[in-house]
Amino acid sequence: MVEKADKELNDQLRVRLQKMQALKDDLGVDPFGHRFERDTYAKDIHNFADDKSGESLYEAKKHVIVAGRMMAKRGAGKVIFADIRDVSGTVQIYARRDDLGENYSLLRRADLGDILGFSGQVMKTDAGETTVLVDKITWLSKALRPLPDKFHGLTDIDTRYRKRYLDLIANPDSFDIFIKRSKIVKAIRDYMDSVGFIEVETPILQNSAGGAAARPFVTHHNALDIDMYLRIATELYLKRLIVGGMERVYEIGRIFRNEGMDTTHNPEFTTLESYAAYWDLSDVMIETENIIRAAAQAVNEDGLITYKDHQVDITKPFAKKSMTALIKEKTGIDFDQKMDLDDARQLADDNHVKYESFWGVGHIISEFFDTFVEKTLIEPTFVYHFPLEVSPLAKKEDDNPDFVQRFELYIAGNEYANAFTELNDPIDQRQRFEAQASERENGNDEAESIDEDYIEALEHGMAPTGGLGIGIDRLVMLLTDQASIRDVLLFPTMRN
RNA sequence: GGAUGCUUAGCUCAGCUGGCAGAGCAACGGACUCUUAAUCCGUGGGUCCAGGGUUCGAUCCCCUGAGCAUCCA
Repeated sequence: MVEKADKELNDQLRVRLQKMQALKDDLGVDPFGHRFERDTYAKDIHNFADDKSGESLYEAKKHVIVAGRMMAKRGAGKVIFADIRDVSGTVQIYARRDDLGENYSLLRRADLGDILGFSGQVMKTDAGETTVLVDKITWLSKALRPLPDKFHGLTDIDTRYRKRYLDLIANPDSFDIFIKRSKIVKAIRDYMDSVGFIEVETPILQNSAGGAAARPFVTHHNALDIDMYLRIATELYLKRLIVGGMERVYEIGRIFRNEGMDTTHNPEFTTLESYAAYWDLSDVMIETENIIRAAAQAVNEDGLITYKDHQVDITKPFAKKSMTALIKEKTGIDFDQKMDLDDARQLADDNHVKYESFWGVGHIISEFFDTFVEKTLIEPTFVYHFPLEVSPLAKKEDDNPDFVQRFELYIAGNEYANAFTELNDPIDQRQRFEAQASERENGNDEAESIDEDYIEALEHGMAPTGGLGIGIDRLVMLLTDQASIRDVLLFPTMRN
């Protein structure tokens, strides 16, 4: 940008480049400044002064050093008022030429967007606003490009995603979402640590991508001359660690799925997965409720969640319902009765549920749930009793080998968690993988591949284990009432 | 993958039936020692997303493409 020919620069850039040069030439000031020691944030000044009178502030003689980006500037004669924004908020400063002498010209020359440091005494203006009466100005950094509209902010959604830094400068609401995201993740981490889980990191680059039904991104390792895959889940490596005796492990990490993008899907997103030895599904339900509540409490103390048109009280115990019972409730169809594939396909046809050629009865049950039940589950609900066919890594139910010990958590019509009593029988696991392989041959390109190394790990013995996966991005959407995953990702995936 | 819509100054947006490209903020020059969407006077700023077509003439109509959004698969 800066090296472009002068005629290619717009008037605003040209003027600011000239001002930058003038700072150096006229005042000997480095436009891009140096280390600056602050002793106060904007918010601290408000906390200290907002409820105090002008007289008491005058007597308090509270001296502060603040720094930040100049967001507004008023008056330019012998006094200037400016709004200075730092990470905590905004505070007004008041500079008088009579007080500052030569130093005053730094603020005279400053444009909106420039970064400056100020020291001075906290006071109240006649209008009652907490203000720093400046005794020294320090130049910190020049902005060569202008800020977005100071009143409307930055609304162009494309620019907000591509140039997130501008969104963060111009839109405090957006800034706040990412602060909340950070608090949510920290709350989850604190909870996991407090109940004895070990946080680990497992490979993102893998020789085969397993642990979920999804297409992977493929890449190439040049030195080894082999194709590798970006992980689609953290599951299989975490369970290897259970075999290794770590007993309680979790990973909060980025995973990658090569599929469509919409308001709830980004090609890279973040999951929490946790595994605990000697647990089953009932323990994981308790764990899940605790995680969701801890996350909610980090941003919303009363536990009342508003999402889109729904209001949900997350402090009440979550409901527990069987998938087939829910389908029966909505459609009258009882999938717990023994039926063959032709019966299931007939029911699907009768109810306008579409199915793929490689689907068995279990897939069709799952599709009935997605079509008729999912969106109706507003209050937090654990849905359990999943078909075996769609759950190749979960342990069978003791009394019904067509179903597995698995649940998903639904809130406000969306899925937030997926959990199993883990399949720890290597012989059964091999059969499941083989069933997946034959699905793949029949056209399901999202089916699992056989992971021999993982089976070998199970052959060494994995304790009975309860496992959990939570989509962090969607959870943040829920807790910050955002409709698009892109609004909770700092840098969402964009086309060039 | 399909349908629909959007793309105009740094930002937010107007632009009628096809006839010289507009406003507010921002910027520039000036005034202003308690302003706060500061105010007042004056000034400059455009690849109308890109390419093609129709037309005497296209920001506007048509076609193709790009990016984005929403809905659907």
